[in-house]
Parts: sequence; structure tokens; C-alpha cells
Amino acid sequence: MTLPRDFYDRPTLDVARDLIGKLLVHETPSGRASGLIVEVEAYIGESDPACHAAPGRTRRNAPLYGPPGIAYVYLNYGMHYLVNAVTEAVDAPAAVLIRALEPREGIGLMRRRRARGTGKPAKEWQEHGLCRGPGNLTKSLGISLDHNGLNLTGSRLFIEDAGITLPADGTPLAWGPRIGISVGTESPWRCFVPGHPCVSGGARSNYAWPERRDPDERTTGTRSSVARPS
DNA sequence: CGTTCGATGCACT
DNA sequence: GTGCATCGAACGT
Repeated sequence: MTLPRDFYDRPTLDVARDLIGKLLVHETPSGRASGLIVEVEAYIGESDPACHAAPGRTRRNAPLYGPPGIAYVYLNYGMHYLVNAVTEAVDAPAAVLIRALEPREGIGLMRRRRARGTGKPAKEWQEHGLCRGPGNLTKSLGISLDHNGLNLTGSRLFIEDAGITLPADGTPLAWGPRIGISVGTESPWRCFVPGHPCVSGGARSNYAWPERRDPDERTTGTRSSVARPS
């Protein structure tokens, strides 16, 4: 079933954790494409220096200030679309960035979309790489600026509970610093399925290091550093 | 393995 | 004019 608005109307770190294993779906005339969410990042409030709301309300970040359960899509580096699910109440700007999916439906369609604009045939894309990374998954699903502001609880772009729990083996989820930002790296607000082949960031970002495990210290806590494998 | 670097468009100051 | 919540090709070790 499609996740209801109430799902998103909660503390953003809880929504981030609970989005892991859910199915992101995009239905278009060319078909339905979907994937299980395996990696997300939380961006929380004007006090979070990496959140787009850090400068206060602007035209671009307006959706963050709106109701929960809305898609916030923006163009990044002039060439990639990134998709977020807006969380928390009106006027509490926060969202969860969807960073990676395990492809489930419409894999051929994803391959064709990934091939678009490149000289290479659709065949060349490995399934695990189709939705690895926030810019890649939007291209595979056909998500663009047109989807900014769409209602995730009642549009052709939505997230559903497929009755799947990840990680499948009962291993705890991993938390670590967010990727690709220059400020706010002290907050371990990236959540992912450790070791999953579709997680972005390379091997170093795909470990379940002790300090990267869930605990509830994320509510109290302030981890100063994250160890790196050697 | 690792790191660097260019592509590319636009919101924001 | 500046700086990106990125990606992958091209290098160096």
C-alpha cells in the first residue's frame, strides 16, 4: 500500500530509517519502474548547514516548508535531478534525500533511460548500477523537475510498503556522515543497508562500522568522528 | 587500487 | 559571479 501522509509527518530521522526497504515507484505511459530504497540522507531544518533551508525560505526551497509527503526535486550541478520526500509539519523545513534503490520493476525501461544521451547501448548498464546514486536513480526512473511538488501520497510518483524488511538477514541498518557536502559532516544522518551492492559511495561508504550502527544515540548524540576501515 | 577534474544550468547574493 | 546534497572518465601509484 502507498505510504500515507502521516508516515512523513514524523521526526525526519525516523522517517529516514523507515524508508529503507520501501518501494519507490514511478508510473508513466512507457511503463512502471520501481526499486527498494537502500540508502537515504536526512536534511533537517534551518540549523542544519547542509539543508537547503539553511539560508531561510527561498523560491527554490519552498517545498521544504510545505506539508509532509511532497516531493522536493531540484537540479544539481547543472545536470542531475535529486529527489527528496518532505517530512515534518508545515513550516518545519526538512526532507529525506533518496540516494539509492535496488531495481525491482521496469529494469529494461531503466536501462533505456540511462542510455539516453550517451552513445552506449542500453545493454551495457549493470542492474545494480542503475539506481546507485541520487542522480542515477532519478534518470532511471524518469524523475525530473516536473515532479517537484508532486504529492507522494496521490500521484504517479509514490512510495509503497511492499512488506519487505531490509537488511534481509536481520543485520542492523548503518548510519554515517552524509556524502558530497562540505558542511554538516558531523551529523551521521545517512542511513543505508550495509554491504548492499546498490549503495552509492564505494566500498568505504558501504561499511557497517561500529559507530555507524543505528542506536538511539542519534537522538541524543553527537558523534565526533567516524572510523574508516584500513 | 587511489585521486583529480570537467561537464553543465541555475538559484542565490 | 559563485557554488553546488553528482558522475564517470582519466589519470597516478
